[in-house]
Amino acid sequence: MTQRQTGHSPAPAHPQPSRARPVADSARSDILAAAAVLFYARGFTAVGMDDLRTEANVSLRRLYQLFPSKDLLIEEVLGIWRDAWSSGIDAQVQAAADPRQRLLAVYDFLAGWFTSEGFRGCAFINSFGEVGGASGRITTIVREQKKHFQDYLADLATELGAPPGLAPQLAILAEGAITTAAIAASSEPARQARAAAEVLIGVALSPAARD
Amino acid sequence: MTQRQTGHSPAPAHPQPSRARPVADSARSDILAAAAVLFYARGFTAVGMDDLRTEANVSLRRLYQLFPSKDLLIEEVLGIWRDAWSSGIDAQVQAAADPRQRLLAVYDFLAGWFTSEGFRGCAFINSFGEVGGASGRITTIVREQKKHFQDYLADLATELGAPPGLAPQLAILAEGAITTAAIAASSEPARQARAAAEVLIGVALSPAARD
DNA sequence: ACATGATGAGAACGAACGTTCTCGCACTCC
DNA sequence: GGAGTGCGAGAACGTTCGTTCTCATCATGT
Repeated sequence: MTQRQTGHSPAPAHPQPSRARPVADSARSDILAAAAVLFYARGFTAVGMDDLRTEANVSLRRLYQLFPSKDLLIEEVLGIWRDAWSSGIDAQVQAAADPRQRLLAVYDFLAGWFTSEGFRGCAFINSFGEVGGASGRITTIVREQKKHFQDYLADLATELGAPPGLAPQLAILAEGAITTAAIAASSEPARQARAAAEVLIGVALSPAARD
Repeated sequence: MTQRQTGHSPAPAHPQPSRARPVADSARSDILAAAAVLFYARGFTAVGMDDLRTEANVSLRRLYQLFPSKDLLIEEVLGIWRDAWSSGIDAQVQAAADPRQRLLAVYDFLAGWFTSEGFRGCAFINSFGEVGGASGRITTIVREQKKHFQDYLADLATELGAPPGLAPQLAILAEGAITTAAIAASSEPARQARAAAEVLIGVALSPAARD
């Protein structure tokens, strides 16, 4: 694609506000950013391509040029959500001092997320609920994301020297906290899940309680 | 512009003639049964009124006569799901011997549900994910249902003499198990959640023991 | 038996949506 | 300067879907 920079804008008669066009690539990220926000807030089907055009300030032509179909756009948005989740949680986890604190930092991250503006639960769970089995493509991506999270917790648990049964339980706690917080519109589940995680970790590390 | 179709004719103030015709009132339960199944399997938006007509073997006219709009039908289906959940879980819980076993029976119920044909996660969570904040009506019903489940667990926990902090943790475990099982298409989360619940219950009943 | 009113089958309507097309305009290259 | 190209704005198209309407049919009451 040819890049264009308007070196000198001769200030036309401008019947309409023909603003200086930004670099072509910014449209792509604008669209993705708008889609990530709108899809999360209202779901895939409730957001039309027209809404995205309006929110991202691009023409429909350009939108379809960059994303030939809504499905493709949805898939890219799922990737954005995955990256945002990974980097967000990892930042909080890596800031913790020891393996135990790193595991618990997961629930501290959740607590902050739950109180953030526009929190509406896990985007992947919502996506799964929305498309159900209609889109095997989306289902696969959601499944991979959850698998990735479980592996992530498993690594943290291994780092702590915990038996392999712990990580799935901690993952279940996290998932349950997310959906409970979303539906109840409360951040309390994060603290409750954290407290439960502390108990499970403590018991898992105590030799007497080994199974 | 006939706005009302419940014409109160002079004569026929009596119930439906259920003799010569194929039982007239069964249409209502047929529709609800079909809607409960189809909505759960594919979501609200993916199931059209035409699909319901076909599946329930009624005419469109009759369908709209019994349920003036899709939204009203959806609300009734949510009620059906609520009753099915309540009676299903309560049957398994009441079959247990003591309070502790009754709490754990919740996760046994989940294990059976997860392996049942067509399991696709919690219908309420899926509904919440699908309509998001679009329908405050549905959101309210989902919230009430989850609140009801938490209260149910709280009663069971009280019966056991456990501190009030236990029930929310057990609820989070159950919610997490449901979504994890749905996405991973596995019943393993039920057993993992049960094991975690056993630990949490044990610790909750011996407050001084741990830590 | 006829009028009445309810019913089933399905056409029709109106809105929404994903996608494509048209057109005029600005800019570039020869 | 003129042909070509990429773009924005938005109309247009085809489909889907919720909802209503038409019409022929049929059971029933008098």
